[in-house]
Amino acid sequence: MASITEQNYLKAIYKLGHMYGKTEAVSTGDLAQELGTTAATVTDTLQRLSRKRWVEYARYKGVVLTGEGLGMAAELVGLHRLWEVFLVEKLGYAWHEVHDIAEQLEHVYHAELAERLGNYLGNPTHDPHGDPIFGKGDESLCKLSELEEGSGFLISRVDDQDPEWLVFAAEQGLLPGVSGRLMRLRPIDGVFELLLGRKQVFLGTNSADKLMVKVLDRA
Amino acid sequence: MASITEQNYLKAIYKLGHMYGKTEAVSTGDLAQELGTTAATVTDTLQRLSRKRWVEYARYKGVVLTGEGLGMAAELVGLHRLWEVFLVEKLGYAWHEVHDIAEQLEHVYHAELAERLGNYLGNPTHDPHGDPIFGKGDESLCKLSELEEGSGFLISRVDDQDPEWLVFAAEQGLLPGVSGRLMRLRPIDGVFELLLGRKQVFLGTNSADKLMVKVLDRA
DNA sequence: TTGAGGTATTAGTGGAGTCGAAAAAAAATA
DNA sequence: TATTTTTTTTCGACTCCACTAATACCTCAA
Repeated sequence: MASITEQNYLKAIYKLGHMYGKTEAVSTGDLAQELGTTAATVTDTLQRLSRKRWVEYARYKGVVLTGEGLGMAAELVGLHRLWEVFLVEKLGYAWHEVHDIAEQLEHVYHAELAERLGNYLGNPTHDPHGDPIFGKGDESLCKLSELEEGSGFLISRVDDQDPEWLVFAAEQGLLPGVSGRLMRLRPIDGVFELLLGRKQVFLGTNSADKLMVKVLDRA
Repeated sequence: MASITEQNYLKAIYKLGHMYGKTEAVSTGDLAQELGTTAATVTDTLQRLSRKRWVEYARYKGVVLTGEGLGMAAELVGLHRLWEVFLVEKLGYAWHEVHDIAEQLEHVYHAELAERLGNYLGNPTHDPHGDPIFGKGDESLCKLSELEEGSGFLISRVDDQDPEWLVFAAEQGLLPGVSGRLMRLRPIDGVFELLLGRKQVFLGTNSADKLMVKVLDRA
C-alpha cells in the first residue's frame, strides 16, 4: 500500500508525463515544483518509489511510471474526478472550490468505493472541469495490438473463450484489472514486449489481438 | 492542524473518557490497546499533544482533553457519523461495512464540509448504529450555568444584546464556536471557573446564564 | 512500611518525509 | 574544447510516529 505522499508523487509524475507529451522522463525539478517541495526530497522519495517498483528511475535521467505505478495513478485521478462531481452536484460546491477537498477524498480507500460512487453519480464521463473520467463503459477500449509503442494500458476484457489460451494468459499475468506498458513492438516478427509490474512478457500478434485494453497514457 | 494520528488519539481519549463515565483520566495502557499500539508510543505522542495544548497530561496520572481538544474530537466524531449515514443511505453499503471507510473520510477537512454534508443528508440525528449526531438544531443546548462540574462544552449562542456585555464576552474569548471546560463551580459566591484553550476564565452567575452551550461530555 | 507486581516512562532505534548546504553531473556558452 | 551555469544528487539533521528493552513509579498486600 502506498502512503498518501507516495500516491501524490505517482499522480504528479502521471500529470507531468502527460503535459510533456511524448517519450520524455519527468525531471526532478519539475516534480519538486509540482509537489511544492525541494529537489533533494524528490530525489530521495523517487529512490524509495523505485525500490517498490512503482517508477523507473535512473540518476540524472528523470523518472517514468511502471505499469503498476501507472495503474495506481490512473485510479487516483479517476477517483479524484468522481469526488469532484459529488461535491459540485450533491453538496452544491462551486467548481473552483472542489479541487482541494477531492485531493483529500481521493486517498480514501475501499475496494468497492469507486464503483459505488460512480453508480450513485450516474457514471459521469467528465468532471466539473471537463476532464474525462474512466467509466465502466467500453467505448474507450482498444486492442492491445493497436497501441503505440510506449503506451501504458489497463487490461479490461479478454476476447477469447478458448480454455487453453485463457490458461496461458493467466500464467502470464494477463488478467482484467492488471496494468502494464507496451515497451517495444517488433513489426518484423510481430512480437509485443510488455512490462507487467516487474515482469517482462512477450506476446505474439494473435494474443495481442485478444486483449482489450484501456489506454492510460502515451496514446 | 492536527495530523491524522493526533486526531485519532483525540478521538480515542474522547471515546474512552465516555466509557469510563465520570471524572477519571484515561490511562496510557487503555489508549494503547484502543489505538493498537504500545504504551511507549502513547506516552510519547501524549507529550506532544500536551505541548500543543489539546490534552492535559501528567506523568503516571493519565490524560484528559482540554476544551480545544474536546471540540476537535467532538467534531471528528460527528463527521464520522455523518459519513456513515452517507455510505449507507446513498452508496448502499451495509451498516457493518461503513466504519472503516468513515474512519478515513472523517479526516478530510474543509470548513463547510460538515454543514453541507449534513444538509444534503437532511440533518440526520443518528447514524446507522443509532449513535447521536450533533445537529445544528438547538434542542441539545443548555445554559452554561446549568452544567455539571467537569463538563466540556461548545458555545453555541449568546443570549444577550447588551453591547457592553458583548464586548466583555469577546474579550474573554466567549464566542460561538469556542469550546472549553467547566473546571470548578463555587456555589458560595456563584463563580464559574472555565478553561478556554490554555486560558482560565472566571465568570459570574449572570454571565453564565447568558451563554447557551452544547454539552460535549460529562453531562 | 516494605516488597512484589503491574503500569508508565525513558532511552535507543528505524523508516518516512522533509530541509539546507555541499558536491557531482549535465547542459549551455564562450 | 574549456569554462560557466544549471540541475541533480548526496550528506547531515530534524520531526513524527512507531517499535523493543530497560528503568522508574505507583499500589496493594503482607
